[in-house]
Amino acid sequence: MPRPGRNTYSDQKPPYSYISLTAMAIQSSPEKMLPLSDIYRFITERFPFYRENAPRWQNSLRHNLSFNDCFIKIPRRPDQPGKGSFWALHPACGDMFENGSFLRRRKRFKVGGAAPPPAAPLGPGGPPPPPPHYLQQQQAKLRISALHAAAHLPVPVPVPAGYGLGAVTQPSGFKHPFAIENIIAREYKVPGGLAAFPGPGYALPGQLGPAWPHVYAHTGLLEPDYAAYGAPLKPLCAGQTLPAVPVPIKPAVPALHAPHAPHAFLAAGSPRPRSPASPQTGSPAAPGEPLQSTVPVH
DNA sequence: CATTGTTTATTGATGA
DNA sequence: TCATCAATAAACAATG
Repeated sequence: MPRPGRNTYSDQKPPYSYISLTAMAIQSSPEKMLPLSDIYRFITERFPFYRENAPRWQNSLRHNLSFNDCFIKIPRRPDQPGKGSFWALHPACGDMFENGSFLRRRKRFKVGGAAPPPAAPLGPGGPPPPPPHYLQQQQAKLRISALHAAAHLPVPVPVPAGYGLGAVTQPSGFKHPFAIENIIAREYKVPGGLAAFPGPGYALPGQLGPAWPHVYAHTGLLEPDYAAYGAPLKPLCAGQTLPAVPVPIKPAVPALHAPHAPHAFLAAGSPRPRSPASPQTGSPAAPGEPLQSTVPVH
């Protein structure tokens, strides 16, 4: 309809949710992790649409980072000064968008899916004291595992089930669903094919494009034409190495149930929403989740 | 003080 | 129609 011409995204909102945009940015970085500011930059450089109303969408994006378990925070190391942490994709976040639509996931990714932690009862009288050095040790391993996962390598280290990250270990040749290879390889199963993309502006060459043209552009897999989607990239986070340790956003996730259940929290029959769903479901807080106040005042 | 991060609430869209 | 997901707003804490 509006026929955007070459400037495809200039006036239209890209067919990606903040989650996919963020995942895109993270995946595009060599280290598979980015500070918030670089995520902003990635998006604004590629999608002119987001060069406006920055406070608005950035607030939304930060909300998504915190709210969604598919993003994990990775603290900076002392030798990497700066504000804020790095953000990475939870290695087990799976094919969040395997339905082909980057606007709406099949299901929200949640860590600690199935069982609430009866094993770790909040002691009568004391909140669970987080063991500091234990964390450091485990995080060292988790870092390795996360990095391996992020690098599409099998994880050689037996990772304890703590934080659920243990379950990320992919036995053979795990490729992160957001990896470029994956996006390319996977047959894009969108009902209706390209029709799912609004307007000719989103037309993409052959079967390559439908997923993330901008990422492709970055990798040089696409024609330079696609520079039209955004400005040329410059290396984000150049020269970063092993920033730090993956840290679950919600440390409230207690030691998991079955140490041998690789998919325990991945596909566990019950998605166990952190609180059955979003607040609007009106469901009371999940057990163990401190709710600010049970006063349903409205 | 600005940025970053967390949380709650509301609303609209979408899928089953 | 209902349940869930996503976008948005807003308040607030933490941090450099």
